[in-house]
Amino acid sequence: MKFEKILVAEDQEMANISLRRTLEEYQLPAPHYAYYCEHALTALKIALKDEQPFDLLVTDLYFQEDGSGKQLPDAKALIKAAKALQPDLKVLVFSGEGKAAIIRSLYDDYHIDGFVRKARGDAQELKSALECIAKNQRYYGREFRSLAAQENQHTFTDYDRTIIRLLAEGHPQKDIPAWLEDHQIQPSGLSTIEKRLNLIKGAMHFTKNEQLIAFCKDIGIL
Amino acid sequence: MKFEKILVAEDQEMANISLRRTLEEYQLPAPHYAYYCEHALTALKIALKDEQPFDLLVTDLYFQEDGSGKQLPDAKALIKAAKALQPDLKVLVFSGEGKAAIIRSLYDDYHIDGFVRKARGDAQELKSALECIAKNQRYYGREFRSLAAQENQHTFTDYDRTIIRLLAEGHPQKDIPAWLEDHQIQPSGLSTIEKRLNLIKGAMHFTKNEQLIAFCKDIGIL
DNA sequence: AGTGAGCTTACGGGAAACCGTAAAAAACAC
DNA sequence: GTGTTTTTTACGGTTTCCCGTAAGCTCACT
Repeated sequence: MKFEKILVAEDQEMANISLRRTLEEYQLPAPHYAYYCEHALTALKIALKDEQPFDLLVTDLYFQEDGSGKQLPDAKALIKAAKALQPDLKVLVFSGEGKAAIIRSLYDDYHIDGFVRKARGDAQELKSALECIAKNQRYYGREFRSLAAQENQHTFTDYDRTIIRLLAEGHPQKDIPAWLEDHQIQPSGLSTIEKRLNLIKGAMHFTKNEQLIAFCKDIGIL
Repeated sequence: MKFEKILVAEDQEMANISLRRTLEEYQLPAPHYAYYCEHALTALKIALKDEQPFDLLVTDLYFQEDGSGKQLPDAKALIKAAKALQPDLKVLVFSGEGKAAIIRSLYDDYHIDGFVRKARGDAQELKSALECIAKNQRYYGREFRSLAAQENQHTFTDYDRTIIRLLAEGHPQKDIPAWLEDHQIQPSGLSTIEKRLNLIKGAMHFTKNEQLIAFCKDIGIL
């Protein structure tokens, strides 16, 4: 899938160099811009009516208030309205927001497809996010992961760390049960180990052991 | 396999707390000690003659000279003589030596089964080494790996880093060819990727991708 | 052009990992 | 004690990975 029509909702007209450059690099069609929440929603409606709907909305979270009749206080309302209007619309939030609970809520309650924080390295992350979303997958990026760590969405037990360490040392996981028995660590069944790893990876939205190792190195538990 | 009879060659009588403690922890039989190279060799010979041979020699590299007729200048000679005498004897070198070329030579020319450097964390490493050797595998530990990095035994190309990064991000390696094509990176064949990974892992004595990821995180190329 | 060396790729068999299901065991409540 | 829930383990089918072999391609040199 390739994005055909992109809408960028962003009130800082001069900002977002990362965003523009990234879109250009990808040779994506020039996006349409909206500088107010309401305008963004209107643009979506018109496009849909004309049967040339947008397929991606990139939006900031907060907009300056402009005194006018504000039907839409912030981007959350925009996202909710947009998704109601056009359920298949992909939504990527690109914002400076860093609070864990808010980002989590965006994923859980507003069903956004990705969140990238405006910060150092955001261009690189935008790339990954766009690729991911283009493949119809939600993008769980750096922010999401670090907040996962903060929130202790998964707290690593000694048992977890042992298993992960063994993997990082190159033990095939089929050999781990024997090792655990040798060291009188329970439980030692292969199924249990697999289940545990799945639990951890699932909580983190990881799919592969390699990811898990990298993550554990990053947060320093290995 | 479990070690039945251990010989420790070490001239610093009071040193090696790590060593003793580790051996105790493992509930291994109390080792025999030799304080001179010559004594160590003699002990090996006698044990062999009595048909109760040692199965593990743990030795330092350098011994103080004692003026007497020194048939064996250092542990290298001891190792060579010992291996000639009893080829199945396992040899673990435990020394403060840090020079890359020397350690490499021990592995390559003297066929030692493991090297652990006297340093912070050596107790932990001794454990791993003992386990590894008990399984009839050579132990390639921290030292060996870092010297591999120093020596640039393998220099990571951009291509290598790309592949490894993709793995660390959770891409199944079967999907990597497609990704590389999308990004116009050549070569993109799955076989080539596998071959490349094998080359890297081989040079590093790694067996699993998880190890490679951990290593790359450690030396900071990820 | 022809040929050989080196790099790239395709293919196929076997091992390991993945994943769902269900049995066995342990922990707990009553 | 019995019954229930939770944890642990075993099993089987599918996918992915691993690894050796061989075929295809590129490039340089004659």
